[in-house]
Amino acid sequence: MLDQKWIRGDLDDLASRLRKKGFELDAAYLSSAEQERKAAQTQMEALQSERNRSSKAIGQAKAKGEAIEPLLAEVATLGEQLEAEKAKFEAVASKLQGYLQTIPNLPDEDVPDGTDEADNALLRTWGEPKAFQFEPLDHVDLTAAGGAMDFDVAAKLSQSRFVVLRGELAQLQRALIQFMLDVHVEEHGYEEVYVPFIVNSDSLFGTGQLPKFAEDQFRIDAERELYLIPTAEVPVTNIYRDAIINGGELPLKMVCHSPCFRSEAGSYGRDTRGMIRQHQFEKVELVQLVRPEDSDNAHEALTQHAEAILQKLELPYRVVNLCGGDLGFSAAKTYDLEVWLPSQQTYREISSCSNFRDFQARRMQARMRSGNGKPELLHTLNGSGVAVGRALVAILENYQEADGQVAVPSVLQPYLGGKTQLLMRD
RNA sequence: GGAGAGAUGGCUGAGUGGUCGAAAGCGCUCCCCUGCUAAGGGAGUAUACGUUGAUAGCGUAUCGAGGGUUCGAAUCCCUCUCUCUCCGCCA
Repeated sequence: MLDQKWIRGDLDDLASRLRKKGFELDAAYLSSAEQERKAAQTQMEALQSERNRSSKAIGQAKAKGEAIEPLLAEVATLGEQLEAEKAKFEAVASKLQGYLQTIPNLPDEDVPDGTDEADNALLRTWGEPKAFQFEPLDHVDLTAAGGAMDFDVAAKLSQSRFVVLRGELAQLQRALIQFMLDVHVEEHGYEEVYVPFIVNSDSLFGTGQLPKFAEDQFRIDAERELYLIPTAEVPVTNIYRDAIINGGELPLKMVCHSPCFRSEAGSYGRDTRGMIRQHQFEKVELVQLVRPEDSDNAHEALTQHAEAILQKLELPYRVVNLCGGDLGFSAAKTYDLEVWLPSQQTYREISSCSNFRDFQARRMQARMRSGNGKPELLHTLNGSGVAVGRALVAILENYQEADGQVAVPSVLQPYLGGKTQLLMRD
């Protein structure tokens, strides 16, 4: 959520900054609703003040043994008036609040203009796509013969967009998770955390998935408003919802492996083949809570931490600075890491590293106290470090050999009992 | 699943209808005192919103959440959530 002071400031400036993100601010509505709110609140509070004064007088009169009937008569109609004003205020305030909650975060100055991924700015490329002496298969064809990646059985068990992994592929996925966690804990100084995979609506509101993106979530209990997590970002960041952290304890750096559940509403035709876009996938997530002045540096560092994983796996990738139109709702700035997929002859997203500044912190009231000062909102950041399912796909496709075997990246070999090759077919 | 207890400020913990935003202690901040030992004394110490030039004043709200009774609710009533204890069950 944006600072409410913004809506009392220069609305034109605010509107033009939001336009970069493809959001059309209804400035006229905002300013009239804000005026209404102010008037209603002032009137309501004046009546409350009057009531408090009268009640106090009645109390004092009673204590002295004086008659209170005349005083009671004075306030006879006050209750009704107050109730009416209160109702008016609450109606106006909740309407205004509802609108404010749908306004996205402001993009940073250095976010490129643009409407979609074609306008993202390339920052750097790492590694060279491998030149194959044969026609490389995609991960589906590569694993088809051995049956280690089974979409049909998964559809029988559940529905489409799920997968069953067997044998060495299941082990490879587990190895990847273990490897990523170890690197972030041991080399990058993150604290490993384990969290609930089912969260309440307050948590989803805190990180910005609700109320606007309810259709993307798997709600598993309507009555209690419980949801499967779309990413570990939600439970991990919300650990500090409604908390005031001692400034000396920042930065907080946490890493968490979790399954992620996404309904993928509105993406029916996209990436229907293979493991690229699933309803359930594994991810290792990096989350940082930092002092506001540190968030720019933290964003660069966190991105480097995600990049380190791809570098150690020796997977070619590039880094792009998302343009305004491609930025997520809560993000002020996002770097995507895109890994090379030989079968598609293109780079595909494998990690998204974002600085949310105080946007999420305001929604969840995550604050810090430095010295004797007042509590102030901290900054939150997160990034995939990295998406496990897509990393698995990238390894299969980039490490495949002419005979249908897949070489094991050397950093993963210790996690696979020293194995150097995976046999994809018998 | 059964029975019971509870939820108050950074923490501990009083407060059962009226000058209560809330005693006291701890912690923290500032000041003072004291050359003799982790001492003593004083002052201050919640958050949000509104008003304002103002982190000054003033107003409003907040004692788990929501609703109700009342001129007036931390205190009474209802619903919900969570925590704890005992029993049962169970990875």
